[in-house]
Amino acid sequence: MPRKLPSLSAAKAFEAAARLLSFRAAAEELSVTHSAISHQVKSLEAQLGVLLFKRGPQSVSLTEAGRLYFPVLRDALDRIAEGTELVRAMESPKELTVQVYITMAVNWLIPRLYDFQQRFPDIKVRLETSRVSWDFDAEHADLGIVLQTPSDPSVHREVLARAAVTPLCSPKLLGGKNGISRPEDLHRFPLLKIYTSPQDWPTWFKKAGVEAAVESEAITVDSYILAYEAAMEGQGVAMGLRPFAMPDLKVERRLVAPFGIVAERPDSWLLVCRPERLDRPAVRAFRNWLREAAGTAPAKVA
DNA sequence: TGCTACCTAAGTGGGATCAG
DNA sequence: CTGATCCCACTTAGGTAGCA
Repeated sequence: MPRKLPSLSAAKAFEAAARLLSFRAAAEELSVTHSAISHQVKSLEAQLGVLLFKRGPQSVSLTEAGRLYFPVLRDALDRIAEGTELVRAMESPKELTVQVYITMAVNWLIPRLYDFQQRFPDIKVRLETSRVSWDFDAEHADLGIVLQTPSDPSVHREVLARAAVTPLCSPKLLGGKNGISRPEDLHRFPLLKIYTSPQDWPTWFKKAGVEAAVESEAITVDSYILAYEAAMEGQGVAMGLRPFAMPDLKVERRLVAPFGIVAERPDSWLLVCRPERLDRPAVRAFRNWLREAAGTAPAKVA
């Protein structure tokens, strides 16, 4: 016997309107006009032969039938969404879109990606980068490595490492009468600041037990990688971001870390991912590889 | 803020036709 | 006879405008 089901459009319209208790808000969420929501709800009520909403002059509320029907449809739509995501994941199990900061990509991820490709040659990695902070695009990307807590609470997060900073400069600036040998000496050099991380220098000076440098003397750039480039040219002292955004100082001889003083930042490097994608083979492979390469045990953030 | 009338565009289904 | 294709009428979804 065939199932007697409402149309998916009507179910979506009713679920959104019931959840938001507003036809207009539901219309905005579903990218249609409020008229379309009204049509859909009305057709659903006609099909059921019962009113689902009490229409007031300025608002709507659920009838008893509406209150009964709402959780049923909500759960059903959730299950459809989960199932759809599973099938979609099966369709392209070998592709992986990863979002990371450009400094992390250049200094840490790209030098190690060869190892991942050697181990998983059939997984195609698409790397997307950003110079400054961004909201992880959970719809578009499979995985992300971010410094801040992502705004979307439905995203799975796990800590890779606590972020920390330490100064980096050209070896040309070291030693001698006018060179850098103590933390106080930094006050005589331009300090390269990242405008999204203004607390790096004050945090580090506090850790070093030295009065912070005058702000007006700082040069500001929009990414750590630009600061490193400027520091290599001897144009100032950059703040190195550990652990994933640091240049390899054994290879990159144009930069040195003059002090062993490392100051922890309040944030951490997080691996973020939509929960329903965690079981995708490519996501699982990349996540395990990343944790191994980062040398961390999984630690989920609540 | 929601309802209704009216309109348009896109989708659907059934019949006609044709080729293998 | 069967399957593919085309055409056309009908249905459906959603938009605009006006109203309560």
